[in-house]
Amino acid sequence: MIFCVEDDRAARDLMVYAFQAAGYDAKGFSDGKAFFCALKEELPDLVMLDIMLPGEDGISILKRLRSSAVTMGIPVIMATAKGTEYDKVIGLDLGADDYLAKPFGMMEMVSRARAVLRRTKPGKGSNILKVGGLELDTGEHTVFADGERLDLTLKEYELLRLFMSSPGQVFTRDQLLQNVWGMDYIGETRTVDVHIGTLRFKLNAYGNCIQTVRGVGYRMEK
Amino acid sequence: MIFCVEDDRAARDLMVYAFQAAGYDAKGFSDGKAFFCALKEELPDLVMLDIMLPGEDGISILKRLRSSAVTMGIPVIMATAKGTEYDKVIGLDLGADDYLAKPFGMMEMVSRARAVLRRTKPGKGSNILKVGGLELDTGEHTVFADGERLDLTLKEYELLRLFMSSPGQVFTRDQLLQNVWGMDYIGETRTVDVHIGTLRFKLNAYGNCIQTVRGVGYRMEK
DNA sequence: CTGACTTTACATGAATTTTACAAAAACAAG
DNA sequence: CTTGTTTTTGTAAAATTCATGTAAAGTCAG
Repeated sequence: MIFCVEDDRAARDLMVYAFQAAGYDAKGFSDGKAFFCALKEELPDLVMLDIMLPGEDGISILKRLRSSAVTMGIPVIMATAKGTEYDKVIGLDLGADDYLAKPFGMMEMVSRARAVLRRTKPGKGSNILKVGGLELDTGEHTVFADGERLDLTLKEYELLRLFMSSPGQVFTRDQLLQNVWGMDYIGETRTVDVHIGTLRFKLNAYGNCIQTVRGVGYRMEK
Repeated sequence: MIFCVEDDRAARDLMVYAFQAAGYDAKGFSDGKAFFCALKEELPDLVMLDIMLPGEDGISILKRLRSSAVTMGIPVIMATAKGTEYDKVIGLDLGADDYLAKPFGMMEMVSRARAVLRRTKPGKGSNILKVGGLELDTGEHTVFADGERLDLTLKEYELLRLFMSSPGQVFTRDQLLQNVWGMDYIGETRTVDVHIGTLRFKLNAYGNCIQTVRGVGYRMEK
């Protein structure tokens, strides 16, 4: 599924049509509000994002996407009328996967999208993370440990997903809060520890794969 | 390039030096005026911003940075005296990327900066230090000596990281305290010696790579 | 009501700091 | 070159502080 965020109705319809013709599912949104609303229902494989938008602009939307663990991994292609270098730099800095300068042809757009999808989703649409005997399917929202299905709560699932997306990397509690909870917690909270605890408990048949790095945070064994 | 905005001269120099030792270009500025002046010439990859500043304060500077398209995407780490939670809230609301409570060690500062850079500018956050057969990964918080994993405590790890970031360089005990423990460590103790001792013990299979320079301090063999 | 999430409180064990003394090096004087 | 003295460093062990795991109670949304 590809989401297209573009305020101009004609352009938006054209894009959606072009993607559908190329065999992709696609939906169009006229602004950030509608887009984030739809995001709650379904996570797309790719987002086409116009920089110039009424209300919240594309840069801001991209930032919000990148700041939440759930949407962090979604590839984004930025599109803008302004050929200025600055927008390009900012977009790519924030983690846009590619950049299209208007006016662009539909063929070029589809081929760029295909390239990004090929890079980020080898196996076409299979978004399965594997670390050791752990397998997490982001499409199905399921987790298997040595083939056995685990029943995780949302926070546990997202924690695990974050860990599995960067095995070996240490995450501080602040980073975990920022990525999984999405907010900037003030003061101290043991919430993270508790969830790590329950996650470990459910994983305990599988093994001790979430390590604590004393004084720093937690890490998943590579 | 990293810009450090900090009014205290000693602290500022220390920060700039620490970044340079870690392989980053860095420049220091004592107030908002000098900082914005330099911004016209060059856009940094990261800004370290003290909240308490003479003239325009850090919050206001951050606001100005975020309000211009050119500087909007520059990541910012705020630094402030401990306990002023209110500032933290405001800073994070305005889009600071991270937050450091004074007093903080230079090692921690560099590692936070690296984390932010890794997130915003992949490629700028290369994070593996190698000296001889020693290998230290700052992202994973792991150390290998001749391929064998070492289990270090936080202080041992940060000491080693400091040494490895400037092999051959002699550090006085004061410098070690300043860098690893924090800017204003109070009282003189033998703490450093003890930690050097335990670090040496854990490294002893690898070799005597941390030498004492009698009357001065310690140094890592190049 | 139920399940998920958060907060609180406390036990535990690890990390860190302090202390004390031994060992090593530097130094001074004969 | 000795010898004794002083300074500096190494380190074992005790004392202290701190971070974490976790049970249990509280909160909240559906």
